[in-house]
Amino acid sequence: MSELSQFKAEFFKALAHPLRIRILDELRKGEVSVNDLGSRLNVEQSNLSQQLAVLRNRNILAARKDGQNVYYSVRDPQLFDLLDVARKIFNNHLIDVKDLLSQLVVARR
Amino acid sequence: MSELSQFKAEFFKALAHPLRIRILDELRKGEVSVNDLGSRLNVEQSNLSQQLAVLRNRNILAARKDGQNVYYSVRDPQLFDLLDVARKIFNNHLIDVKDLLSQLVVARR
DNA sequence: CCACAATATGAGAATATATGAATATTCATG
DNA sequence: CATGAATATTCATATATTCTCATATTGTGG
Repeated sequence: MSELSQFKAEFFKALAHPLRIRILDELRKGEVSVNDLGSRLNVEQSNLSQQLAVLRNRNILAARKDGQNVYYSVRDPQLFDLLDVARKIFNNHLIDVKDLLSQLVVARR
Repeated sequence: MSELSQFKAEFFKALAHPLRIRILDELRKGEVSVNDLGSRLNVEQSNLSQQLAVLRNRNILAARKDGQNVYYSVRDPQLFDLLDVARKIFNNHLIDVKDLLSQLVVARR
């Protein structure tokens, strides 16, 4: 089915942004307020708010309002598994690149 | 580190496209030629070639040339684990949405 | 060498995304 | 209720992606 791949792509698109990745990494420890996030990540307030909205709209984050604060958390902890697998793949890549570089160095002698 | 999140985002960006997802799903069975992919996925040749290039440039796919054919394969099988985890998360989402919908239906009575 | 098949690349229009600045909304408190 | 803090939204602009059409490249067989 082609719609499914469309949905999957949307999901990955939500993750395809440096700030959004950093947000998710911060949320590994649990719920965090927007304010906290802002000071930890040191980004423009509106930018943060918009990237949070992207993740919220894709149902990746849950928002809980308490007073004037809004606390965000990751809906499905399996997301962290996903990020971990991604990290592994990523590390393999880096090793590949290192191998490639050392081969180049050898070849140049 | 902020560069790492940049790299991760690039990685997810590579996956954030319906056709590229379909390509990867086709490659679960193993190496496939561009020609085969084209007929299986039923897309424009140049479009396919460009999306293959995206995955190749991100080191996600390997290309092997044999005669006039080029055979593509997934470099790291862990990528399929990643797609599987994504599918699980995705299914949970759908359940969430279903729950939400049924609640709305109940609430409307 | 020619013609053809398989694949890649480039240019350009259409669309989408990112981001900062300004503004709006919501809530708590004096 | 006026003010201020926390968050969201809107808007304009810059940049990036996608896709199609045209063209290039590379290998094969006659």
